[in-house]
Amino acid sequence: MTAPDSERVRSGRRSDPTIFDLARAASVSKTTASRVLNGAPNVAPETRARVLEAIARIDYRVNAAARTLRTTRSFLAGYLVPAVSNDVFGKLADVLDEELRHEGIGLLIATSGWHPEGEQQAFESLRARNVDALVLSLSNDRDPRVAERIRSAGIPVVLIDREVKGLAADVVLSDGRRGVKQAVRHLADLGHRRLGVAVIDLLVRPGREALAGFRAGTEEAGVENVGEIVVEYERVDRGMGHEIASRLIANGATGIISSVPTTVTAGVLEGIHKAGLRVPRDVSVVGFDESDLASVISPPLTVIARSLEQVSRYASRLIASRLIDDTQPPRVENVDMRLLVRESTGPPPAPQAVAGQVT
Amino acid sequence: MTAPDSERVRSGRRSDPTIFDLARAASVSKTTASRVLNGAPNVAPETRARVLEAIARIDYRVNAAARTLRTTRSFLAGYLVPAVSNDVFGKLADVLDEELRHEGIGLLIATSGWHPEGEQQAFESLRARNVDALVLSLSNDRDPRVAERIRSAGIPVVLIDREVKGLAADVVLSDGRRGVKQAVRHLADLGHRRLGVAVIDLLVRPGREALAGFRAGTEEAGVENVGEIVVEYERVDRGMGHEIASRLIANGATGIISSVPTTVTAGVLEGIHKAGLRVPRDVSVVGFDESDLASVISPPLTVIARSLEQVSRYASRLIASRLIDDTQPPRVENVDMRLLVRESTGPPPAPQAVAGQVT
DNA sequence: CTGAAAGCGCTTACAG
DNA sequence: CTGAAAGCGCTTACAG
Repeated sequence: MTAPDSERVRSGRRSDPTIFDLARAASVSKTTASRVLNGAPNVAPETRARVLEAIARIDYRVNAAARTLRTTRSFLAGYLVPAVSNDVFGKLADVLDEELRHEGIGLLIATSGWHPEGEQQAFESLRARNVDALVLSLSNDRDPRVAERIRSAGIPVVLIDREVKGLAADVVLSDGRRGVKQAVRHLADLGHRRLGVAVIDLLVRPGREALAGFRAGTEEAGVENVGEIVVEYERVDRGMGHEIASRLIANGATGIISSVPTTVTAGVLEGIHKAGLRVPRDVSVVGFDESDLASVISPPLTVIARSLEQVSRYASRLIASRLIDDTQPPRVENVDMRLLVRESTGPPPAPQAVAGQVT
Repeated sequence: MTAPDSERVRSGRRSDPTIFDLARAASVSKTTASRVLNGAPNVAPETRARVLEAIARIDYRVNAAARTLRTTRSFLAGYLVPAVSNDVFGKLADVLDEELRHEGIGLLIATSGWHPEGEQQAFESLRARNVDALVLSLSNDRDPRVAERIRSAGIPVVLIDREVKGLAADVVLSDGRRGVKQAVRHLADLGHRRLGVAVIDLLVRPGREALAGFRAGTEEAGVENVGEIVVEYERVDRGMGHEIASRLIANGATGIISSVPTTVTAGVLEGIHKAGLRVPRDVSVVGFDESDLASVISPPLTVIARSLEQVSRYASRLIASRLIDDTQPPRVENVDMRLLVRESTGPPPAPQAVAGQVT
């Protein structure tokens, strides 16, 4: 009738039991309590049982900060990513979090907002938190300072679809080059003779690979490359898609490989409609990466797809194994990309009067 | 020519400078060094300058674990969320992360995968990491154990669109009830007389609010409520959307308010098309929450929208202020929701022969 | 199989 | 304005 409830309620934190309380509750030393906590083998079964019982009874849980201070391990991995509100990165983050939690590792996410300064800040903030390892979806893998920064952090790193010169790190690579080549062949097989491409910023590997794939593919298939548009990060939005559509259509493209985030590809589709054309009747479009968006757009997008679960699973395994032994040589895991044909691709509209070819 | 490069490279971690090194480098005591680090006022300007210079020179950064152990503050906030690969939660996470970083607070994300067990695990993992505060997007706010669990954590909590009985916590609420009522009125004004609704799981506030809004709205507008479908979390996918469409259409609905994640609403649209009907010619559809998806679906969705930035900003401010003073009474921040009319709503198809009304 | 003791890198009264 | 010392909660040789 006197003491306010909030007093008791809030007191929880102030008096969290320590390992000293646990030791006393189980009538053992802190050393033994610690051994049970860490699953050390050299503890008598009955002793162990007594400690376990005490843990449950007093609701003990180890203080992460103290453990980290002693062991220099935080059991935290960092994920540096441009933004989590993105088809691909959001999915990767979810799976990473789930996989790592199974290993007892928490995931600390830091977003860069696609900006170099944001990226540096995010990197520093992760580092300041003593993360044991880092998963990086960098927005620029050509910056020489990045390699230096990562190296100086002195912790294991896994790169996702990035290659940083002079850095020997584990990496998970998606074969976008092959995917794009496959897309070119698909369009060529349908009869297209004039193709255009949009790729993401060449500051990251997927942009470079897509471009290489497109060039190799068009050459192999004997098809005309009527335009390559590079989408810088700052320009990732639907408006950019409109621009891609109008420029490539103006060049006479009947097929567009839109190897950019789905938001942009959605804009490409809009742009095509705005120009009074229809997909795939007048122009065929291939998107990049599977997502809710891709399957819901009208018409459903033909995409170059991969298993994002696979990417995350590889990344978390690389991290887990490196946390155990950081002396192994760097490893590369490859994830396949292949064409998923839906309804946004079809035969070109008509024999191409535009091109001067007679065949 | 002898020492392998990796030796020097990796050594970074082993020898991170401590505050002792810093003190020596600046010729001051650890106490003074610490004062400068924490911006304490009682330090002579020249002394401070010397320490600052030393920090830069030896590349010193505080050890978060040691600081946390001493202060019992981790400068980490936890965000418990079903999944980050979700239009709404992904966006919230991005903004939260950005806002909190400005306050020097890191964001530790833990995903529940919509499952009760996942949620409990995620909660425990966050707690084990000594987060200073928690932002919660619970997948069930009716579970009485949740209140107890949160209380026993003994740290400030901000609920996003949830109300937990018996828990006095800060909360950010979106006025979905008003949004749905507005949508009903919009459809009624267009001439619709038979409306159906789909709402998210009633275990969370948005589901309950949407349902209440729909009932109140149809009653006020004198419009017939031809069906209410509750979408459980496990069923959030496009297939569920098909089911919603067919059931509501079977009931003669000419307007559907789809107050569920956009993925499901996309399925509703598909389902309508499958039934050989068109939007909005035969059936009008209102979605919930703005996203890339919503604006890209064909036809562009009329949605009940809010500013997710606003939601996150409120949440981070509540947290920041409570970290300074946790004795203030719980606060409620309200975020408006209003109808954004696009192309998925229009007049109903024809005078409704189905209903026995003559008017 | 068990325990006493040192020490991880900080911050914070306390004394001057 | 400055510093010596204690202690946060753990883990880990070391000794028995």
